[in-house]
Amino acid sequence: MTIYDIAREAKVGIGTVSRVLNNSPKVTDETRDRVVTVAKRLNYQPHAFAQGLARKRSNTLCAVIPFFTNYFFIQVLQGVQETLAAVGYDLIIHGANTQAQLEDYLDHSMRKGRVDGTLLFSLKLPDRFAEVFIEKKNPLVLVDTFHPSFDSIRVDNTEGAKKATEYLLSLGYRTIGMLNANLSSVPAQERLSSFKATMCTHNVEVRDEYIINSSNTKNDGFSREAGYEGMAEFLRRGIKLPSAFFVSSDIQAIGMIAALRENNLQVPNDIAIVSFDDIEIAKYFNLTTMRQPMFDMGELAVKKMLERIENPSAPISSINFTPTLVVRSSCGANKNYVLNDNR
Amino acid sequence: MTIYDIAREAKVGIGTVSRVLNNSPKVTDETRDRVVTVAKRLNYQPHAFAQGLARKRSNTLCAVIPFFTNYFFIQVLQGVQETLAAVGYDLIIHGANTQAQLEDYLDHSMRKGRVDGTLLFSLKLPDRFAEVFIEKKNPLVLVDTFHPSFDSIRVDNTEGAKKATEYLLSLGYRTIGMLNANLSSVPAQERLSSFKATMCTHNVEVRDEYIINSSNTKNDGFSREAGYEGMAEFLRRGIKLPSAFFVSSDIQAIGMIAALRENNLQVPNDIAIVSFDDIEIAKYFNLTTMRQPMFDMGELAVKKMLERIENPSAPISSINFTPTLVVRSSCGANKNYVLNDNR
DNA sequence: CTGAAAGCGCTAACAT
DNA sequence: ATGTTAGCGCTTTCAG
Repeated sequence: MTIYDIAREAKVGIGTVSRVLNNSPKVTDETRDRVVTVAKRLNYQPHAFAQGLARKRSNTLCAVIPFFTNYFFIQVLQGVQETLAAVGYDLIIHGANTQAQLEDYLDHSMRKGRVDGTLLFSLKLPDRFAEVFIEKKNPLVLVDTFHPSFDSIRVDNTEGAKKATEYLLSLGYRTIGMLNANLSSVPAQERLSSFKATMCTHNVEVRDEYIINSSNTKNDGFSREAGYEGMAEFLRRGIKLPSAFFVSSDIQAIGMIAALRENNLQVPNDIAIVSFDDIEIAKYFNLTTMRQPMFDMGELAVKKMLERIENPSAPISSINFTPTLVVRSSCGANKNYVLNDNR
Repeated sequence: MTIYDIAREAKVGIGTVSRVLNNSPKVTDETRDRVVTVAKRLNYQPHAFAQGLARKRSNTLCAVIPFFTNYFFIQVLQGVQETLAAVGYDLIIHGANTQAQLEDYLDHSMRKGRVDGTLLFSLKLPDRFAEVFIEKKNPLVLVDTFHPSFDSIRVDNTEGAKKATEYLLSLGYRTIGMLNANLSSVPAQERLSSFKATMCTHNVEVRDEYIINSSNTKNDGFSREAGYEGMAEFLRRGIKLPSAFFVSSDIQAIGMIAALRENNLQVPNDIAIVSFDDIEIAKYFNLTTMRQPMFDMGELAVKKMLERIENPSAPISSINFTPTLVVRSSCGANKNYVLNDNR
């Protein structure tokens, strides 16, 4: 079934059919009706590629993400998907767990015309590709990563770590440690600096032996394994435990809790924890954490992209989300908070 | 940059360029080199839609899933994604949380030519669409759902529930309950019947008051909330607790554990649990569970689809996966199993 | 307001 | 082995 078929049946030209299908105003109601009726009867579906070729537009976006290795992305993707569905765009997903896979994808799969724009999540954009995107005028929006030449959506790690630390301080904790992800990751760096700075501002000593920088590199240290190993190793060293820990992600906190449990240590009785992200399962563990508005980030990323497509020469924007504190019971308060927390 | 540009530069016809780009054997090495060089210099990328239009093939598949509401799908999708990436296919993802959304998608978004095939997950295929797929010869593979006219990949719920029940029985438990999802869902029905049948086979009484069929309809009852509410309601009734429960999904077990904990009941000390799925977080809760080979299911679904595309007239196949028992500590054994279980 | 015709970029059949 | 040409199905001038 093509527009030729419906043109023949409706006794009009293909141009008219196309106009009707695209809601052009310059068609008589009478002709329009005739065409619409036939189209419906023939159960006509436009051919996406033919449209794309003629329109020079695909109505689809591509999301390149460290695929499913982290619950964080799943929730951001949810925001992306729903926003896109609402405007009738399709979503192509490409997994790239490492920088190498990213480059591989960028090298091979970036066929022209396939997508109207791409969303890059949490992966560093290599400079040589930045140039390609610019040169080919291929819209790119970065989420949880940054490059001066493109729009980006980020989380304010500094402010988030500050709030988390101050919350711990406000509860009276004074010996506070930090279980961090790999220092090679920018968010890990920012969260650590801010933690130290905040402690300093409040005249509380930061003790180096209480700073655990993960050596497990899975997911840049943002993994359950990294949290588990970090804490297990710490306990093995036999140092006296601080009274609280700021942990760089929920998933690490979950691993850390497992390590603590094996040593018969309880949260929050023996040690308080405030972590980062508020992934969906954080509530199952009653984690007090800094919530990142993941769904909203996905939604905003799409909106930014749509704007960028509309107006390629608009000034580049970089917007920051500030995490908010979600209090559950891992710091010793609101033990039953989770009960009503089914969002 | 089109093949015309590179044809001109290489002083050949566009046909030759196309041949080179498609690795046709009938081109002199000399000419081939010339074309390849120019293509590389011009950083040529084929236009996906033009190719698709001419080839009548998109090299992309669409996955329609109850989007991200269940960790189960995420893991299946991972298998889908990686398998597809390996063969150079693109993956379009469509979320359809309800049957209504499914129909909506099928009605509006199924533009012709867009995808070479679609993978439908866990959603019932309405008959009127079955006809459309058949009539349009649109390849369709069903995962975790069934229709006689299409290839499908399923899980053997009967065998899985049997194994789970027998495991409980082998441990010596005799008063065993089942916390089930909504009975409207087929997997829930199958798991319950098999549970009852197995109990019967072993001459152990099935007591109706120990069968909890979730009334919470989120995700057909396969949700944390359903598990939580089911158990909370059960405890409220003050019936003496059975010694063990077979739970129809991990996620429900997690909710159930939360409800138990609020009543100072421990797993496995006060009650043993064996559940179903082995989603990634199951290990965080030390759940003994029936593992569904989710990644493998995704992978197989893709392979089936690729075969179907190659050979549209092959006989329809329906293959079943049998879940395997993963022992952790929720039934009282192997308390530390999780330590080495970082898969 | 509508029909005819020229592309969009590529593949594949047809000549040579 | 290579060039030429006819589509693929749709949008969009350009005439009328």
